[in-house]
Amino acid sequence: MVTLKEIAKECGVSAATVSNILNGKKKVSEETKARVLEVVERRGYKLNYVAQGLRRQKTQTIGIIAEDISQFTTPLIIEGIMESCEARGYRTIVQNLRLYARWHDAWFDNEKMYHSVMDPAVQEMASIRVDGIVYVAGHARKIHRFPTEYQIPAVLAYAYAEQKEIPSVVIDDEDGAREIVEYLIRHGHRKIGVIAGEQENMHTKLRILGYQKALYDAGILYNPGYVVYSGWGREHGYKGAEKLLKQDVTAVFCMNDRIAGGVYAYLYDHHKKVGEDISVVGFDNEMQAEYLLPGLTTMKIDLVGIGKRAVDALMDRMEGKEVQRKTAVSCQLIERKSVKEL
Amino acid sequence: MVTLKEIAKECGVSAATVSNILNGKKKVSEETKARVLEVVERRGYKLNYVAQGLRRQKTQTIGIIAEDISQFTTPLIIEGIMESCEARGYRTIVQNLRLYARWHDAWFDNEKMYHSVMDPAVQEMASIRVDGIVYVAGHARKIHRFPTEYQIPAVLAYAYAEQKEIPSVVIDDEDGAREIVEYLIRHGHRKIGVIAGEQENMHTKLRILGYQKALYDAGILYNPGYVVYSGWGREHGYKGAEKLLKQDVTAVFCMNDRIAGGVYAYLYDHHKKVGEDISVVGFDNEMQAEYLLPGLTTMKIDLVGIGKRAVDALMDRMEGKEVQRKTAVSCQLIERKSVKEL
DNA sequence: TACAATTATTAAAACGATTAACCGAGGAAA
DNA sequence: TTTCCTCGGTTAATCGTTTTAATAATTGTA
Repeated sequence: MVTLKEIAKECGVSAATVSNILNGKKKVSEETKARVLEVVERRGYKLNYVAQGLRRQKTQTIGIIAEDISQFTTPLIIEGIMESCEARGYRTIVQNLRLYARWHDAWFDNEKMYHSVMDPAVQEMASIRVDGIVYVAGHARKIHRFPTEYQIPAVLAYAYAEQKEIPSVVIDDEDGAREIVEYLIRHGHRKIGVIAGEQENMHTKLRILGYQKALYDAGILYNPGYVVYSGWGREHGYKGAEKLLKQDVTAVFCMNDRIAGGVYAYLYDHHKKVGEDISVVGFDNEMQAEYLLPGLTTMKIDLVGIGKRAVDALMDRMEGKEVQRKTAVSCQLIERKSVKEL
Repeated sequence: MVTLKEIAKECGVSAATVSNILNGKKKVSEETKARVLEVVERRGYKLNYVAQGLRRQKTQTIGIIAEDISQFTTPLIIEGIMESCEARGYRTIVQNLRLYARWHDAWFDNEKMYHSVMDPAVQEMASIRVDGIVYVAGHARKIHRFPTEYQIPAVLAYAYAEQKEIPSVVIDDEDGAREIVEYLIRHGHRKIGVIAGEQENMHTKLRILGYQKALYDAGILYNPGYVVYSGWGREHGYKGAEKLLKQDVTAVFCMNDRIAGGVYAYLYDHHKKVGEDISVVGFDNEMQAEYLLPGLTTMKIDLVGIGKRAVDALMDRMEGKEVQRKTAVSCQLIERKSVKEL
């Protein structure tokens, strides 16, 4: 591969001049400039980022650490991050934690395991000398923390931060839940069940809050018996439906689309019709929401937007600006056919 | 950040010695070794990959260029690539083409657009001085090519290569199709319709071949009227079902799960029951296959395996070994409830 | 005319690791 | 004794850029 020095020699100028031309830093006569650029083009010179990074002590690179790249939220968040970085002239590099964490789901809660999973990833980023890190969470953890001892500016995407010093960008769980429950209420439902994630989970807590708010605003009494806490999987939806439908609810608010899928399955097995015998709504607008029959009404979360906002926050942080501790991006209702007008 | 030189000074040895210890290249007395390692640990020294990469003229990095990171096949293939690279001591960096290509779906077929999309991505990789590239395709293109003028060893994952000089790792489309059609035949079906992707598409062609093979082996005559070519989307499944069910087929082989989802929707709208009135199978084992009701019997494709094999091929290529032009990884039948035993 | 200011260019020193070449001491073999 | 090897290091060059300070060359000003 041709180097800057070779270009310089061929043009009969110094390397410094070529560098100056390419970076547009200093005044260079139009004449030399044209000559050099012609040679650069002809020889197909490609800047060596490695050398540049070493000299500049800045790699123009943002590290993305993803808890699990194959979780449905992750690729779109990463896409947002990449798009935003690209626009700002930053490169990105991504690390997938799942490689380390796959075998022990408890890795996060055990101090030792946590470090054995997280440290290599962050060290790798440190060795590459990234300028900042975006940590992209999955949905399993209750709340997130991130090592601060590496001195690298970091932000959390799709995660609630335990530490005050780390900004995080999340979806507006509370407001999204409020909106979709209001939708149910507008359609005449007053006995609204909920199948929720784990009780301690931050998403769960906030969505319950939104649910309560919607009920309160409509003057409906909150009935704890209508709320079943379980988990985020399809199987939780199935079991939850079993419990909930012993009662007289007319609609079920599922905290994600997997849970909703489980509810559909339960109703299918018991020969009841979604959208007629009972109404169901979900959250996330995951792929299957469209495929379920009838189509599932749900809240779409703006994952690309989360990625972009995370980069905004990170850049502010890198420039030493004051950054909001928490940024919430809003959701959007996707109406399909799973809710009956009463 | 502490450098190797500083470590050396603190230990009273030369930088070379520290480097030798860290790389285990030369004999060093146990005593000095222990002393140095202690300091390295205590000061938290982190190797600077940038400097190392410059000096070694090798970055130990594999570039991943993904056509579309948010397509369902991509993250798992990337996961496989990363896992395999990690095991071999390589880092990875990923570029998402969709950033450039989003606005023009025809980018691939127009020479000028093709270069305006592909070249920046490959140049970026060249500037980072990656040691090799894995190109991860989506499912839209008929067949793939990849720029060879950069002299960087490359392999294609999930894509059929137009050029002989680029090895590619694909799923065993033909055999997978054969297997699932045989499954239908084993369940007593003889009038089997097909809803296929675009006719020119390589996946389509091979899956049709597998379909024909299965019929042939069972002594069933191939009926061109049972095959409808359209596209890979849900809407194509819906329309395809409309056409196909005017005929007397008892089962439909959908070339992916989205198409199958469309067929489910059509049947739902017309009050027919999948798995009773008509049998349906899919391909890919995408998320919704599990969520459809009744569960969709389909072929699971080993995406992680494709990623791993791609790295195998790339490494062979990088070492100058002879590499098979095409590697096919096999599929696995996932049986659910969408097929009726006749 | 002399001096200052401006402009265009360059030499050389980084950046932080690796590595080829070298070196001195001690021991073994010839 | 001389020669040769091995051990445990060191020196210095090098990778490809960027950047600082210096140097010419030219123009402007008093």
